[in-house]
Amino acid sequence: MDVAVERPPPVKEENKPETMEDDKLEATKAEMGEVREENERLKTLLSHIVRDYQSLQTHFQDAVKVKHQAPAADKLPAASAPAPTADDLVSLSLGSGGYARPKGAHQRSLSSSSSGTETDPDDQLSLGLSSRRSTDGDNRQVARPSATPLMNLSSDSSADDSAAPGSDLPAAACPPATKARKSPSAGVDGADDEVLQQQAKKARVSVRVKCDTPTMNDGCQWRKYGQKISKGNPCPRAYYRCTVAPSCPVRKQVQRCADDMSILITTYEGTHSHPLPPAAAAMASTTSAAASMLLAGSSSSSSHGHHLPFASAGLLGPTTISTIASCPTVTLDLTAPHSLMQQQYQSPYAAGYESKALPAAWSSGYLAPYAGGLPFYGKSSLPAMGQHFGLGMATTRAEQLYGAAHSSSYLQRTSSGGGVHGAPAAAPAVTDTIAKAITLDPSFQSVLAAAITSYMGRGAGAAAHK
DNA sequence: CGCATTTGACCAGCGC
DNA sequence: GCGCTGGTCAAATGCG
Repeated sequence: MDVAVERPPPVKEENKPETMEDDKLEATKAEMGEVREENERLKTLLSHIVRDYQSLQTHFQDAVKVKHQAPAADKLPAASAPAPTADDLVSLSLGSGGYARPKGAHQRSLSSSSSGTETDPDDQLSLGLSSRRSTDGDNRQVARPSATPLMNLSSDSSADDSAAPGSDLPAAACPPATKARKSPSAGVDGADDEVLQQQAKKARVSVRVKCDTPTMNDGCQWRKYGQKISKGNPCPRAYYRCTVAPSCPVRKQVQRCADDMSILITTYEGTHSHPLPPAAAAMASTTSAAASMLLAGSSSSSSHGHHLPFASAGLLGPTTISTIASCPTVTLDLTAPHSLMQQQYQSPYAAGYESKALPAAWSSGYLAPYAGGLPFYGKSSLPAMGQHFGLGMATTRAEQLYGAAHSSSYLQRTSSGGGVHGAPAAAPAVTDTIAKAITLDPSFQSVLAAAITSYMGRGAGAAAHK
């Protein structure tokens, strides 16, 4: 979309400013007309996608039902309460969705999102889960620099970023690693604890997302139980526990990147011991796919990153995965263009904390190309839309585009999350931009398709697990 | 009044 | 062995 950036057509006489201006104006008008047309096309496309999504959602929920019917019935009425409705979104909420909202808002949420910032249906955008690719020719024009989402599977062992949202890390983390600590009578079943600990250390999945809200909406309900300032990062790390089921061992850590406050790092650990709401399940499956990949493919890996099969295939964008010792961590980096992936996995994650090394890699590697010349980060328009955008890469792109268009600078927010209000009014242009961002990106749809596939495939595996 | 969040203290693991 | 750091607990506080 290079609106109005093209030079005016060569003018014979250099001393004809008026002619030049007219030409420029004409060009701009023409350009606007094209853009408008494109917007229309995209709107149509988006509606198609929404339709497809709804149909897919139906299938998805059927699958979920099949899988969880029995346990769901008796296990958590509240959690599964959010009976799938049209509004019940399969939100892969890696975007800026967790738009902080005054606590009261949770009443309308799927069930009773307690934490207020976590489950907020109103903030969710229904994503087109269509696996159909956008074949619209014009799509390429926009923001193509590198449209594939970056899926970075790296492994900073100690970093704060692992996410196993649930459900599925195969051998993963069922019991939180720290549990062992609680058993003073370690002698009795010390061996068990050891095993548990090892399992717990198996895999974590972290998701890096551009998100200016305190947390991102992943469809689950969480309760904050702690907060810590970690070394090297001025931003506190928050600890959350899954509250969907009382006994659910899943935890997550949320922290902002030190160098780029707009990047939210969410680390999931553990396996949900309960059926997940569709939204959470989708999220879980996405990350679990990565985790599975990690566990399946990195058994022999060292501390160096390597590409995952699906990464090289372009399914989820360039992907690297690396494991460190006992604590492999999968990092889904949905914040940056993939084309620079390689730079990322070169980054010295091994240091263990991402506060320095990682952001450095990002800022130099990823953001630069995008941000070049643009305001670093346009104020997220998504919350303003009252919708939740999945898979931050879309968000990111939209933000970038929006930022480009509006030149609004990113308002730095602290992790306390107070200042998320005051989002700009949603401009139609933003909608279009976002629609474009989605439809443009084949990988986006691939990711969603992979998530669903993974989830469904897991159904059998999970059953076998028990 | 109940629930969620905050925050200081405690504990365990790890590196030196 | 000691100190540092990360992770969790639980009392205090705030909010609806």
